[in-house]
Amino acid sequence: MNVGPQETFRALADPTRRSILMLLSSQDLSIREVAAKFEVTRGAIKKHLSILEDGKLISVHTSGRERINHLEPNTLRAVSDWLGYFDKYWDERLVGLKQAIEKDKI
Amino acid sequence: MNVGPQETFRALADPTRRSILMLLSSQDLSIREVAAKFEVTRGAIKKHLSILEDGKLISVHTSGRERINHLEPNTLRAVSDWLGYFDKYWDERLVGLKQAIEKDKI
DNA sequence: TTGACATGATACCTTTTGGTATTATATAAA
DNA sequence: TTTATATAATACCAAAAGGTATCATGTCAA
Repeated sequence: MNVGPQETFRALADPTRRSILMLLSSQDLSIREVAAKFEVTRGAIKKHLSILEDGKLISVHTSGRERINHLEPNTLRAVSDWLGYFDKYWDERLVGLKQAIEKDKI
Repeated sequence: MNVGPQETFRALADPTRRSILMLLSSQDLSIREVAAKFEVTRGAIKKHLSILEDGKLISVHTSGRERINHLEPNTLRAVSDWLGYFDKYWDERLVGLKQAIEKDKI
């Protein structure tokens, strides 16, 4: 059970899991389909997906014999909120630059 | 050596290390001063500080026999940038609305 | 100088993590 | 109904993580 940001931070600590999130950002995928993109076994991928689910970074629904993994991007907001605590300490020159860039994007 | 965001994500995965970052946001502290705030031994805190340094989340300078730990908040920008990749997927209600609008060519 | 103090560096221990291999079960397809 | 497929579940392994205890070294202070 996820009772806070700990499981989310923990889930993000592994590079394979971060790659899986990138993969799932473009489309939902079954365990088999995710595993096909990596060198490790399906069992290892299954464990990674379970950890991502614990961290509420993905959700799962079954479709027949398949288990479809779906990105839950809103959970990353918890991480963003945590980072927000430090916003005020960021280099003000860089903050200014970022704001200028964002202003030009619009 | 830190060659990417991996060491930073790894450093953030531990709750004690995240607490240390919070502590250091208000003031620079020696190892002894940081250790005084936690239940674990100074040795354990020293290891955490080394991992935070590997992740470039803190910097260190020696002052006499003390080792002063200083927050490097700009490194959190790497994490923020990574999160930025998923910005466009946030709040699926808005994504759905956007797609509906585009479909109707409004 | 001498003693206390702050840290560095190890050695060691236990638990967690990331991984494989194997077996079992449920579903799809011929 | 058989057979192949997709996943679940488990046992097991090596390495990493988090922790303690201990000793060495450098620095401050009386």
